[in-house]
Amino acid sequence: MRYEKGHKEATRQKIVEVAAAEFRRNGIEGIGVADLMAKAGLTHGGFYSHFKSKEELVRAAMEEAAKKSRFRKIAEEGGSLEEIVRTYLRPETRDAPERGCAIAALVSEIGRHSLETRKGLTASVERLLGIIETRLPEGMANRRKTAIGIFSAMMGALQLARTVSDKKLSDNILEAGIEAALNLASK
Amino acid sequence: MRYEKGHKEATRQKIVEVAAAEFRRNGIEGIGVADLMAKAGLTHGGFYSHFKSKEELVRAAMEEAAKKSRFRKIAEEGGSLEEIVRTYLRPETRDAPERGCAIAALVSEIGRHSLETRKGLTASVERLLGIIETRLPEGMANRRKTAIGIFSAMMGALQLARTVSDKKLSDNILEAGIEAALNLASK
DNA sequence: TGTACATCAGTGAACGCGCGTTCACTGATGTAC
DNA sequence: TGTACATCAGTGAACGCGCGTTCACTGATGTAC
Repeated sequence: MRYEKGHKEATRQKIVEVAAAEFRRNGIEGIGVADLMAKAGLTHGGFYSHFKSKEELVRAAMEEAAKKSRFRKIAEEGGSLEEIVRTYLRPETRDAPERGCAIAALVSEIGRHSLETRKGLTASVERLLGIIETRLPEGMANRRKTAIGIFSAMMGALQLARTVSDKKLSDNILEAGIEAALNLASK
Repeated sequence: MRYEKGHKEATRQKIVEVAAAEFRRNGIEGIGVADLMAKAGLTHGGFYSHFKSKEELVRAAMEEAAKKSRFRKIAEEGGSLEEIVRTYLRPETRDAPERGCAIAALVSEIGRHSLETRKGLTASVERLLGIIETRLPEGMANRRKTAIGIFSAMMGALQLARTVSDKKLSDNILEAGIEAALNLASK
């Protein structure tokens, strides 16, 4: 074989990583297969020996983003809910969607995709809810419900902060999102 | 003139109304100018005598959605915050995005549009924040900040409920969103 | 009152373009003999 | 050890299609004379 063992797998991984970033930055419809391949250092023709469709890449990219998410990383390192919330709603996260939460970036668009793709996103949501839930006070009445409220506020605030045209309002939204999330957690 | 006075204005209005619904249902990229015109009972060629671009229609449709929003209607009728929140997060609202909040439906996509279009969305956000703010207890320390947190939670929950593939989880998200919003309001 | 012309909202063919996808091909290297 | 062939990741031209936009045209009716 003219490529070392594992070469194809490494190429596929590279494509998935590029896609995970580009989809979050530009939206799924906002970046084409040819551009994705070019950013991975390839030409577009080979794409279909790795994936049976762009949609399949979307699912792989969602998984990749979930696996590499800072959310998950902080959780694995035993970080507190406050750390998670503050990282999620930092200006740096707002300004670099390609490295931020894939759910926040793609939830609307994926709402119009196939059931299978929506299942992928749902799995990510469940995972995040679990992480939040375990960080809530043990005595709390309905931790799952609270976790959902917290994540909704975080995600909503991140999206609003990204789109609003007024810088000051955007900063205020980040702060308000942090406060709301922590508020709900300590109810 | 072969059309009665005001005919062109009425046609334009019809196009804007169709667009306001279709953009919310399918996303802006998800519905083309020709399909929009067909749904308004016209052919696509006349589009550019009403709007200078699809982008201009996007702005008009955002305004239209804001003007006709149930949110605003409830507010004008003196409805309480609880009424607003419960209407916003009803299953019927989740299942009919074409009549629901345009901000929730389009915030991500508009984040990648021109500054002018983002300004239009920002104006809608400011309006909704004002409505929420005036319904918060007078003694509350930072009403605007609280209003932002409430709206973030509402919007985030609506989007999640729309995309998640599990019906039960979706219903739970709506409930959790309501609870979180009301919780923040009474802090 | 009747006729020629002006108006202009709407029509539909056509434009260039980018998209997702297909496919015959390339060429470097491993394997068979 | 040397040569012919098989393998297969990646290439790039080509496909049909739908998009936003342009434009010459239509045809119903108002206006001028």
